Amino acid sequence: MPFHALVDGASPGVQVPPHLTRIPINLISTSSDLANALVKGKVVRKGPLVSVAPNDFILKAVVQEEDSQPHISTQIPAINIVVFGELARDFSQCVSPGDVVMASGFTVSKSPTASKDKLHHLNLLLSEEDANIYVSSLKIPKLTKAPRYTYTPLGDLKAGSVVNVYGVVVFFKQPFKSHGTDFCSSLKITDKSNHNIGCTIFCEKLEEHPKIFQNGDIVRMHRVKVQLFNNTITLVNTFGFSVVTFDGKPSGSVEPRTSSRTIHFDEEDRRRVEELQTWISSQNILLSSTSSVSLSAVQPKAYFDLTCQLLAKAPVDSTCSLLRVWDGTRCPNTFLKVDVDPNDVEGPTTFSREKESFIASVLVYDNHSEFAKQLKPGAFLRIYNLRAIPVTSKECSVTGSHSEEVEHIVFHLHGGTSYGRGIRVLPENSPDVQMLKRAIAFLTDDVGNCASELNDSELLEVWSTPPESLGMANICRSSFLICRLQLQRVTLSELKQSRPGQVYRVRAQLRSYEPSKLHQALKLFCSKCSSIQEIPDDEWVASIFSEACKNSEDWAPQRTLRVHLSTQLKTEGKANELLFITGTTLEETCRLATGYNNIVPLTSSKSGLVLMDLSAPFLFRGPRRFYGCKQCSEATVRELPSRGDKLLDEKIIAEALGVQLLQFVLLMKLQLQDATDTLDVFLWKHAVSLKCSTLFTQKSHWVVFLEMLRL
DNA sequence: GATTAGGGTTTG
Repeated sequence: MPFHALVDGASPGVQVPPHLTRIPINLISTSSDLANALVKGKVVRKGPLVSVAPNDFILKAVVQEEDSQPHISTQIPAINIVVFGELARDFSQCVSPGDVVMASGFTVSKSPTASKDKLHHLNLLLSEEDANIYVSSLKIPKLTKAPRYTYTPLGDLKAGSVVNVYGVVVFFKQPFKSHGTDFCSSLKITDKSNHNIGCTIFCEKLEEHPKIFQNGDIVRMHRVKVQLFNNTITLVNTFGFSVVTFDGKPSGSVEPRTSSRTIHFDEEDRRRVEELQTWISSQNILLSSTSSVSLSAVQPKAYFDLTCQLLAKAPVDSTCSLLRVWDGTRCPNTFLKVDVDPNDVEGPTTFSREKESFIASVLVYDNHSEFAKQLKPGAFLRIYNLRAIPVTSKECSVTGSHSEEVEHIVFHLHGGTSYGRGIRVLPENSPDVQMLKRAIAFLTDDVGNCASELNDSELLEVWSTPPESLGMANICRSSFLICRLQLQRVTLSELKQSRPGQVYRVRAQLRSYEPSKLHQALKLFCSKCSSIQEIPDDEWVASIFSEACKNSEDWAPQRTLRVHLSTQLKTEGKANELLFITGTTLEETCRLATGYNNIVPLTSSKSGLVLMDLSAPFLFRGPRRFYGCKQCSEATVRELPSRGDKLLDEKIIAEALGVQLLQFVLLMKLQLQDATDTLDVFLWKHAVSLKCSTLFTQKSHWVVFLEMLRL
């Protein structure tokens, strides 16, 4: 267990091993002996837990030497730490800013952010295999001494009691100012008992309110009073109230959303949250609100929730503000141009034409216009219960000869809080923001790199980077282009839901690929039995050659190299075109192959000359080697048929020898992503020749444009 | 240890 919680600096059964020696942060260097080094410091910054794969995480934090004497500079030594794997998850759950941690078993790497953050020029890397983290946490004593909470199922609530509950949000309003002293949150929750219970939360401070981002979120409340109102059970917060929320979608990690530093959260809580997540996914739960859609899917007149980034904002009048937002997708409708005073605009006043085509105009009214005053451009928002309003206006034609009706669209967020109308700033680490950032990064890559909007014909140009430049000859490009233009382009999410057997186009970003070295992608493929095998390495082939020599019938006290010529070729005066040799090593065969066109290594047996084990190449030509399929070949050494003037190639030789020739194919695994999903893709065989040219000619943020068959 | 609100049939 690489993660240890120490209470008051020590814990029963857990001790910082005595052989560890503390190293001051400013003395950490690449030449330090880190094997027994212990770093101690206060966590001054803790980044979000980033999930890189199921049960694999990365977390960054900054640790500052707490008790160091200020030396030459007044700067207190601090260093970035990067924690990997489940250790990162444990760290995320148990360590809060302000906690003192000790770490051992780390390695160091150059900090790419040193010039920016002015911290140590190295990062500490802590992997779960080697590193240990010890934390003396302020909250752990509380956590261990805290009473066990009991939670009342929503079907068992009795008026007058004070209870703790877990529930799944089916309706919510953002906190709004009440007529009293507090903000008020209104929500409705449900659980397995299928009761829908209304809850009213009054808190003076916004941060004490439940952080609900969408229906389906899970909420845990401590100390709520059960009341009857209109003969209906409701819950209201009471003294000592606390609330914490969780994403309702299982993501591998359970991250409590709270601003409280002293939250009780243990394995039992994790189990409850996961159980509810499973329940939600099995329920098609009645999430009675508007649905979350991207700009590209907005329907005129419809109500919807929008997750977006704020680019600019401006007041329109005393009750209305304009928000310019985007989400990385393009709305099919053109947005109404809302006139505002450029001096009142916060953020850019204009955008390039391409960028503008991705930006939506949102008019927010009354209380939302007030709320918008505190928003900063760059913030990630979810706007609830927006309405897409079509606006018909008359515009003069280009020639000015007549005016024509043009339909635009503008989004309205009506005043009030009915239907949960409101705006919420989403934290950077929320999965939806991560997704949004990906979509926007993908877009800006296009818009930024290509100077003009990247249309299909330009993409095709990228796509059809001459394969000749990669040494790939004779590939007919035009046929590819024609087919592709007729294919339907879909998102990865749509592709995953589509019917098998269809061919689609997708455009996505390459997230990763395997193998990392192209030559490792090269495999041998048998078109007869469809088997794929690795290309044997030289050591293995050399051992086949030496075995063949030893077992050879004419193995005398010493090895004898013999050359056998084809009688047929001799009569044609082309004896040197094909040499059969016995008694050579791999190295000698390779050397001979540089001087002769075709070399076939043989070994002699009782029945005469035979081909070597087909694990080794059966034919050498210059630097190239050809292999046969062990299963499908019936190899015998035979005379070549007469060919006239036809050039001797590997196919003719293989056929003559009864060898099923193996083809070289590339096999690669790609992980693609777009704004909607990720997808593992296997590229192989002929498809590779073109597609790889695209992959390897785009230096960064590769855009992959594939046709693929949904299998 | 009071008060607030108690979803909702949706202006611009």
